[in-house]
Amino acid sequence: MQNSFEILQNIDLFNGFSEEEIRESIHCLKGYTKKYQKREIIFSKAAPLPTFGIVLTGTIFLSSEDITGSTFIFTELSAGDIVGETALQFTQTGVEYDVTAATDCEILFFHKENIVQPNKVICALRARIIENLFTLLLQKNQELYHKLDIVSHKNLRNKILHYLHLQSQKSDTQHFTIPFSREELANYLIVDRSALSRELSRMQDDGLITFSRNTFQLL
Amino acid sequence: MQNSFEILQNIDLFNGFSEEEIRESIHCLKGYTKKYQKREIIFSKAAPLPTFGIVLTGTIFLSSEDITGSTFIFTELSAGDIVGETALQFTQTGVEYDVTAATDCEILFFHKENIVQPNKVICALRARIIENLFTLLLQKNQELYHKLDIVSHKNLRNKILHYLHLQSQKSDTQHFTIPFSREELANYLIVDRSALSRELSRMQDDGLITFSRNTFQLL
DNA sequence: CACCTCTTGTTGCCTAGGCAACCGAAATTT
DNA sequence: AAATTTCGGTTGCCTAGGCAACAAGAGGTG
Repeated sequence: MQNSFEILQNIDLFNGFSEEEIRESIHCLKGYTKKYQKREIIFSKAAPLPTFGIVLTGTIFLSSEDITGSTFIFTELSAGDIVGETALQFTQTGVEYDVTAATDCEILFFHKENIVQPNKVICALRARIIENLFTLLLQKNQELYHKLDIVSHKNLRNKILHYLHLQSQKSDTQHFTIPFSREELANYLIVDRSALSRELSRMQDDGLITFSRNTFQLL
Repeated sequence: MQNSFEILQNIDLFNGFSEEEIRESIHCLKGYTKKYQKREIIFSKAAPLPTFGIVLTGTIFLSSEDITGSTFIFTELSAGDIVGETALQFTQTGVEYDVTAATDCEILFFHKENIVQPNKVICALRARIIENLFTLLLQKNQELYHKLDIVSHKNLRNKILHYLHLQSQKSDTQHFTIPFSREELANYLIVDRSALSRELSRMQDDGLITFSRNTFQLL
């Protein structure tokens, strides 16, 4: 917590909260931060935790490995995003994905009980926290719809274009950097890496895009 | 509303509410029900509404059509599920999907303003409604993760198996009925209908499943 | 019952993209 | 800066599955 109050004041969970209220909320929810190094496992299907978290810095991936051993990246989260919200459900069905650090990162974890079992200990800010969590969930929903929209295309070029357009919109410029390496992008789009490279080259030849490593430009 | 209080008392939105409280909530949120016939459009990308809804009876599809004209079914919703929750976001980004009646159905709509602009008119039950909406959103999240998990498989057989297993779990039996026709299932799994039929036949030959129309049995 | 429509299965054909293998370039380590 | 590892592009091969077209059932209707 120490010196990083600017970060906390800018995340949606504490939207509209004073510094004092943030401190109080963290205390109420038994918040603590933890740092992870790139590639470290944050939590995995095997061992669901009784906590949920907010990404403070860095990037994390939610992914899953299927029977054939190929990985699928559900989504990529960064500062302000909620992770592990499935823990907040009454009917605990276990986590469906692995969470790993895509870059070095820091996460603020909270115990869930004061959210889901309010009858025990209640803190004055709980209702406002719930409202902000509500907003975070809506964002996550939106994100998941987008993801489904992207992978719903039957052909590779449209998948790629759809993804790149969304990224371009997000960064509000034609020239942008994506948070994925080539292999990661392939796992995100559920395609083969070599097929992805091949199609990207074709798209460049066709004058649709230019790119170099993970920076792209839509033409 | 009239005579269908049993339905209302069983949906999660009104979990823990007395009959009187349900009535009050509906008034506060300006709730009204509307019936749709099979195949009717409930709302579409083109015209986002300022309302969200809860399915009371029947089944609805969230779907989207891509540039090439093929339809993709995001998910299928039934009694108690929330629809149009994207309307509850501050940053209105428009609906990303079309909503259509998969069967004759009835939906309870609410105006969103008393949820997202609480400073105007406030009603005593708002906080509890938010809490229940929160739960509904968590369920929807879970549902979307499942959907992503299903379509993440690169090969058709695994997609089908994953879907059928989830359905089997839901209905808690080996012998179950799915809410999709063959073509709808193909659009849900993002595959070609004939390829789906072919693979289902092969799976039956291989002794993995038996089926007839939309009832299946896992072996 | 005859007619029509809607749904599902089947099959031939063909191509998009999966898989494997290799190579050079970039990044990281020592 | 040499050594090593990681990453991206390329290419040949091959098959899963998309597409189109047809046929057979099922169900609905007059």
